[in-house]
Amino acid sequence: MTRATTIRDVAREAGVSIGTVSKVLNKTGTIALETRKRVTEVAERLQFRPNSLAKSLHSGLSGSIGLISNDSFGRFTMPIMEGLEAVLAPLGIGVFMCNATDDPAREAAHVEQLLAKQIDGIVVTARRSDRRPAAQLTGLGVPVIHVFAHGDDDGLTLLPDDKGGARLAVEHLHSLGRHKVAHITGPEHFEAVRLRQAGYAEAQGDAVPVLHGKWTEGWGREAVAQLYGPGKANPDGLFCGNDQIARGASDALREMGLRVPQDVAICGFDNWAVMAEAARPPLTSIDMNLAALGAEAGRCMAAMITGQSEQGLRLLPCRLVARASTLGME
Amino acid sequence: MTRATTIRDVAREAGVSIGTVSKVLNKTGTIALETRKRVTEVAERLQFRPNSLAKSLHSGLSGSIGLISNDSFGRFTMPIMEGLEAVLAPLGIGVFMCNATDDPAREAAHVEQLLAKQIDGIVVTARRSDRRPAAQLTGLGVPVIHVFAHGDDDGLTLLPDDKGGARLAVEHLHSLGRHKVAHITGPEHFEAVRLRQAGYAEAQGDAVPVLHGKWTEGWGREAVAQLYGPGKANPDGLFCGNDQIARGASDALREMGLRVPQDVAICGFDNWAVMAEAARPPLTSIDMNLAALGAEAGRCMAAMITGQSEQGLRLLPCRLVARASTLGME
DNA sequence: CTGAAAGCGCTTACAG
DNA sequence: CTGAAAGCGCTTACAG
Repeated sequence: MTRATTIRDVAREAGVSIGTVSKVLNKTGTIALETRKRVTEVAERLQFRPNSLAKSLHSGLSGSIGLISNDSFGRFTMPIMEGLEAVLAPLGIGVFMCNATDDPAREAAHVEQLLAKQIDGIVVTARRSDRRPAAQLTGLGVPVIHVFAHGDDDGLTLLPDDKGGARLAVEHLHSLGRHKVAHITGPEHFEAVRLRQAGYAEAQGDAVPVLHGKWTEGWGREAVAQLYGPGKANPDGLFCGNDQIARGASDALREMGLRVPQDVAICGFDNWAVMAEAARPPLTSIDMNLAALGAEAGRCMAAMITGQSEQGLRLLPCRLVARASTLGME
Repeated sequence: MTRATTIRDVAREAGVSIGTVSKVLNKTGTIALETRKRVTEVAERLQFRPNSLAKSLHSGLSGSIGLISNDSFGRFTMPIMEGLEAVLAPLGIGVFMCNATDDPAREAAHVEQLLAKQIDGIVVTARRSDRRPAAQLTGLGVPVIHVFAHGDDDGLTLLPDDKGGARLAVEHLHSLGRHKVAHITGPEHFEAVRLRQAGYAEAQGDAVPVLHGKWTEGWGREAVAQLYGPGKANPDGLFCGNDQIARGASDALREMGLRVPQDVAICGFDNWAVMAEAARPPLTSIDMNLAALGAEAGRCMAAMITGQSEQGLRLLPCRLVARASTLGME
């Protein structure tokens, strides 16, 4: 493991000062064409890779940010991370991954470490069930963006438009002639549940039941048992709070002899591909566009690093992905 | 956003030289108790956070590594990342996340960027279907570890023991009195498929069929249609190449009127909780211990950074997680 | 026990 | 057009 080539090596080899090498490589100042050529050639030949740490000492920017996840890099953090990284990598900005798991002490330790590493900003992600932010991330001296999680009021928060997504689902069902649409969803203490329910209510009205339970297939099956049968509500459409519930509901309906979507059309939420596509029939679902959310976070972060100030709450639209559970083609 | 406190500020405020502050904070050299106290107090009061970038310029270590994922931070990378981070964070080592998506050009760009950021090592993760490594990661001057993916021969490679895991599954089924165990698995061009099949064959022999197909529930259902019925193999046990296949198989059996596990006991692979637990009945499955794999990668990386040399291929054991699809209690 | 100085690898006014 | 020098925020022999 030999010492890496430094700007000194290049300067010596090219017979110029390190200042000149710096100017050539950064295309600053005025340099004779001949010198420029020679230095460039030498730098290339020596495989010179400028030490970005040394650069940071001047610029005050490290070219890296921290991403603090609260769901152990779970299913929701993944696409956000992907979108974030896709935008930031081409800009030369690295992303430190930190897992806080909703533990304030761990989060604080991570923040300390990130600040010591001179990160230029922090993105916090993964939804908690209630609105209270896990830790005070204010006055850190670096921009903070919350994605898929509520932040402090003076930072920037990026959220999917849960309510709008729910409206999308119900309107889709309505457009297919299903007007008695029930809502089977998760625990009420989730803000997302309340928002989706609100969107549902806006489009559907309050006449049809809303059933709260767990986020599981089992709950989906159970809820169907409560909704269908002689003398029961027997809705012709179901809007489910997530794809697992939707899948459970779909299975239970099939086993009761009801056809999806002919007898009951179903729309889920999350568009969790592996779940939605494996269901029989494949599930129509609402996609929160989390990768787009992450990408937007990346763009905002880049802007904030260069001094632009952004704050407040921004809602990004959801998107309906239609499959056989509403359309019927399989 | 005021300028961060530097070692100069602390020195001035405490009335000592910056060298003395450095010694106090790093507990090096000999310092008068009184001075030590005063400096410590001032540093605390001023919330002095040493710039780790400046430190790195001396130590030659940046305290950060890169993690290059090839599955867009997918389901397999997550637990590896979690284990890796859990070991490295307490050591003050940050992890840069990079998504290469099996694109050599993207991977090369990431490597360039990581080297510029002076990372102390690289972990490459996520399995490709065949053995060929995606890019030459050799002679970079920093330690490289491949996890859940084959690496070059001169680096360190950490893999789950697929073959041993398969043996575990078949032996478990045998111990429950199922001696006619079939194997339904994924595409043969996956090395993992070949290894699991080899483990299966060792324990089961070659008398019972092996069916190759997709990694999907649909394939699991299809395979069951091929295996069960009058004049067919009708095995009393199934070892499936992943949990989705196992789930599909289980559904198909139930719909044929066969009981799981009374008539057919089923063991999956991956122990993908959300899939295994939602199946009816919940699936017994083989867990590759990916978080442990990631943690081991973290420990090895820490050792390699301090100069220890590790290389070769290391296999980590899988673990059987028994659920109702073999045990029958629900 | 403490400080001045050189140095880590760069950038950037400032002379010439 | 180019170089010498100061400086980014630290550490570490070396004097005293």
